[in-house]
Amino acid sequence: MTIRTRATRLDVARLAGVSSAVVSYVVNNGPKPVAATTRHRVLEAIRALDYYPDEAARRLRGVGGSTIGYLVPDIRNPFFADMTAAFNRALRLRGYHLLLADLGDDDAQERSYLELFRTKRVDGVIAWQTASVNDLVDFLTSSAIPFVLVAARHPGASSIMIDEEAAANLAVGHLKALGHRRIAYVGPRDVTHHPQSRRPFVERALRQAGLPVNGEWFVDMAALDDAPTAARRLATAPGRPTAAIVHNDAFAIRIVSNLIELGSAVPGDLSIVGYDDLEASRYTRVPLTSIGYSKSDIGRLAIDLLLRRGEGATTREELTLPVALVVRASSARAG
Amino acid sequence: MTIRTRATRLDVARLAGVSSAVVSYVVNNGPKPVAATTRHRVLEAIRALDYYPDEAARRLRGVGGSTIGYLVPDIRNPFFADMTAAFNRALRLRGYHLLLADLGDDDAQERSYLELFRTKRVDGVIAWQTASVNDLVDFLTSSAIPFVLVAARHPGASSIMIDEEAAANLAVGHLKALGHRRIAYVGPRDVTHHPQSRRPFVERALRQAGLPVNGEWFVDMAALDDAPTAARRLATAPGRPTAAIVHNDAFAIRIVSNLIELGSAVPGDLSIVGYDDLEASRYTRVPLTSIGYSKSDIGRLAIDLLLRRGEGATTREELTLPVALVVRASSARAG
DNA sequence: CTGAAAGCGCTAACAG
DNA sequence: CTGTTAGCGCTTTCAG
Repeated sequence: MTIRTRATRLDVARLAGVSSAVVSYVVNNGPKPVAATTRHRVLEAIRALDYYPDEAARRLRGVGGSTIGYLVPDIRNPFFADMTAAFNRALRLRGYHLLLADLGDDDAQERSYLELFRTKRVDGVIAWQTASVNDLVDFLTSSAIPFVLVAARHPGASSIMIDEEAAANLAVGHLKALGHRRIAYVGPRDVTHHPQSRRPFVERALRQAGLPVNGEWFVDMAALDDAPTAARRLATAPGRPTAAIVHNDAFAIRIVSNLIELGSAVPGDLSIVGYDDLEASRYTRVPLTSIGYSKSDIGRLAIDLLLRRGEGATTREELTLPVALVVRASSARAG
Repeated sequence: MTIRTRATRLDVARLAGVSSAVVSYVVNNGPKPVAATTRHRVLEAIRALDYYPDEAARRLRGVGGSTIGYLVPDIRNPFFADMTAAFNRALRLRGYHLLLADLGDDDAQERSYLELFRTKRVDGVIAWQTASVNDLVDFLTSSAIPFVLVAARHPGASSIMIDEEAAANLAVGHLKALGHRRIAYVGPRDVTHHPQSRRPFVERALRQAGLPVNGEWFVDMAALDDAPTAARRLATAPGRPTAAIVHNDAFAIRIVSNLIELGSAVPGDLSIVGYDDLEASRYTRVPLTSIGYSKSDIGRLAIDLLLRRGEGATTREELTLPVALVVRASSARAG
């Protein structure tokens, strides 16, 4: 446990009695072969001096690094936390690491994070849908940084997202099978400002199922703090919907909590279906029925997509992931 | 949105009709002054070429970087997610960024992450209590990387943690005031393997309060998955404790959920007090009474501690943060 | 106030 | 198989 001053590749070369190039060949397994005995001596010297290469110098020489910029709306949101872990795991397996860019729900930071990615010369970027996808796509494209968009589509980007159509059909189908006819939606209403809105999919699914589509049953909720208002709207909606599909579980947890405070029973008065099948959704007041999908698959596939782009693949790819319904206590027979 | 090849500081110099040194002076505001008109020309050129400095080259020259390694046991745990956000915010304000090292509950990864920090030449490390603190402290010390330990103490490290003694007294005092006399503890029992165990503090607090200390009321729980067993033990403990102090809210949420499934009422049969005052603890089946403290203060203070060390301060510092009790539905009058 | 030039640690020709 | 060497882009003396 002594503090020594860092050894450089030259120190190793001297100790091993070889040139600095050979050390390089050994460390990188190439590009030239090294005699077994020499290699051994070098390895010894490395151990003896506790030598490790300097990434900065390497990068300067043009060798690709190993870090991926990760732009996430809010890591405190359990959904993003889960997904971050999945991405991290997938990346690690391939020798990469995450530089964390947590917006903390403050979209204004986005630009400065992108600039950070650029100066740091990250090898790629994974980005969630944020306020200004267009700026993001432009910036990364013009900076020639490979990237993939998660849970969003954009004509200029590779992306990955769940099968929204199937998800909406699943949710609607489940509720219909339970005898519900008046089904509400709680989530971002305005599709232009919230491209991630699930409203269009839910609407279409309702139509296809032959169920009524009522504008007053589309309750706007764009942030967690909207929950009290949204819950009130939902509970007092004209025509009394008996079920609601909520944009995600994080929202749903808050909605349920607020409904109960307002005296509405879940699922007694209102059945609820969320999205994302959060770990946390099992331990809430009323465990949530939810649209689930494999988070680790998203992680794995997104990374592959990204690294493929990093290797110079120019084709844009759009991946769609299958979903499944996880039934728990928040949805029950109508009536 | 065109893909141009990166401009170097020399391109800027040429376009501005100055030497590369001057560009450097402008970009870094020093170390030499630059005439206003020259500076203006340089700035123009930078804009025109969309120039940005290369961090790798800079680091190679010995200029400090701006990234901090962050070793966290499991980012999916809402507590760590909250704290990560707090650290990130505090760091950003000071121009630093987090390189995420999420163990994902797999301690075996620790060493390789530490090595990563070293090759990447991070400017500091923030580390939570993990399996092998000693190795961690040795490694970072001998690599001359400044670091601070969070929620742990070690003779060779600067550290920050909450006032465990006050916390235990608060929890015990609250329950005692509600008329509870038989108080259990759920958490890691074995202090050697789990240095973060709160058991000793709870034990001492019970003694000081003149309440009984019963070995059978100390229920072992070291991971989330232990919850079912721990809940059963707690519900069937001899002498029927009427309240329990649980190691943290994440555990407490699971314990409450399991107790209810077992037919025990919370707080009817058992009052529960947790630690950490998670956001999530407000929306669980029974909102939790919990020991709270300022997560942003921890973030801020830890960073200051770290940067002070980075500046060559050699004094080890141990910070202790105040706590407060947040009373919610999970604790009620005994009886 | 501005410029020339050395060199950070490393890789990869190129030449033995 | 091994060695020599030219830079990667930047900061910073040292001279003007």
